Formats: sequence, C-alpha cells, structure tokens
Amino acid sequence: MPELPEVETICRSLRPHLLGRTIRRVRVLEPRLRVPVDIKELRSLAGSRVDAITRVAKYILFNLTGDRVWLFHLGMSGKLLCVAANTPRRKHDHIVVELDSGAELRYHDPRRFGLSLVAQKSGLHELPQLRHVGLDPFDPALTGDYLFRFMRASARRTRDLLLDQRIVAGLGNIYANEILALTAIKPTTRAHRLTRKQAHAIARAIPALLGDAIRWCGTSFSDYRDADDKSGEFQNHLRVYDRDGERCRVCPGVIKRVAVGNRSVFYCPTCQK
DNA sequence: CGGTGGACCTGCTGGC
DNA sequence: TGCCAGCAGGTCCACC
Repeated sequence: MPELPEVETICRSLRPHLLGRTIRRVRVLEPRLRVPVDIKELRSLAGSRVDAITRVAKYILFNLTGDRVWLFHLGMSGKLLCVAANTPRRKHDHIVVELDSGAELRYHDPRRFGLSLVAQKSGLHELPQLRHVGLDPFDPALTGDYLFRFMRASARRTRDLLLDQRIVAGLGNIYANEILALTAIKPTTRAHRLTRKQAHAIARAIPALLGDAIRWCGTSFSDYRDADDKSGEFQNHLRVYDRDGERCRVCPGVIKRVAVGNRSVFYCPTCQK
C-alpha cells in the first residue's frame, strides 16, 4: 500500500500521539506477519518511552529509551492507527500498544505482508531489511549521474529499475509510473536506452513529485490512512496511475494500462516515448 | 550474473 | 442475487 509519501505522512501524524509517551503494554494478537513477530521481544518494550519517530525508506522507526528501535514496514495493507482505548477492536488488528496517555496504537494489516521487529540502535543498518537500502529520494546525492550509472548497466524496464529499493528507496508502483509520466518516458523503455539527460530529468522529478505528494498527505485509493484515519488527497493529482481510459492531462491522448510483470504500468502513449 | 514471474495474504470489484 | 476471476500501494526467492 504505502510508498514513501504515505509512510512520511504516517510518521508525521504519529508524532503528536507518541513522542514522549511511555509504552504500558504491548499485546500481539496475530504474530504471523511477513516475518513472524517475536512476541516476547515486543512485550519487553513495556516501560520504554518513544523519543523519536523516523523513516528510513518505507520503514517506520520508533527510537526508544535504552538502545532499542522498534521498526515497522506496512507492506501493502498495513496501518498504524492511534485510537482511544475503548475503540472496538477490528478484525486484522494484530498488535495493540497501550500508552500512558490512555490511548492505543494499533497495527492493522489484512494481508499481513507487513513487518514489525525490534533492533539495537547500533546494529540497525546491519539488519537484512536495511542493509541494502539505496538513496533516499531527498538525498542530494541522488543526481542524474548517480542514476545514469545504474541505467546504462541495466536492460530492465525503467519502471522496474525505479522500483528497485537498492537504487532509490521509497518509490512504489504509483510514484514510479508518475515520475515517468512527468519526464515523458514510456515505463517499458529499457533503462540502458535512456540518455544522460533523461536520467537527470528523472533525478529532478523524484524529489519534486514526492514532495508534492507529501504536501497532499499521500495517495488514498481504498485503504491508505494516516494515524488519525485521515485520507490523503494526491489521488486527485495523479497524471496516469489508475487513470486508464481517461484523458491525458496535457494532450488529447487517452491513458493506457498494460500488465508488465505482475503489476500494471500506466502511461500516455502520445506523451511518453 | 541479471531479469522475470510467482508466492505470500485478504478483500474488493466487475463481469457473467 | 451469487459466484468467480482478476486485481491491489511490497518484498523476497526460485528459476532461466
């Protein structure tokens, strides 16, 4: 579900509820996530205080007192919701965190593709999940030259290269398609066919587009919500994603959808070559 | 080695 | 109305 703008929005909405709060109790109702949850380890977080909430790629990190970090990845359908303790539990609420404020944080995830684990702060970047993460989209080191080095060495379709978290960490299918619409590149063009100039255009488009998406609090189709259960608005500003059959926003063309791999690409056949 | 396709899950939608 | 196929924002792994 969530790509970087949604994860960033969720982090921002969590902070007012969690910063400075102490965890009273952690209850694991369903440990079978993508990686089985270590129930004992989560329970042992009782008594810890949340000192900071940060984001690495699409991972959400709670920095706790002591040397520990509580890490979440939301997969396709995960949500972190802050609710009053008397809010009825729902199906697929897998982890419940009781806070000293009286409120609760709940991890909800119908498809259970998400991840929740505890790490030592010092060993964070040795985690298998974080060891190979590429540049953050807002890192100034993300330049056209940086991208071009990967592109010229790869015969993959450009959309797939943008989804590779080892190169740029944070894009998913929506924003990969949108970036290619913004730069007038067809998503199925093989990466090594692109020019250095196009690589520079993509490098500029990535932070620009994601910045916009964050300002609109992310993209909500059906189920993405922030910690206050609020929807994003960026779905109203998408150029191509989920708009097949509709008019291109810049030319008279009609947006096309094609299954590539197991996921759809969307593009304007007139604008994107 | 790089690239592709399937697996992991549940829920929703659209076509018949 | 009901059923079933297909699809969904992510990641990982087996296979060629």
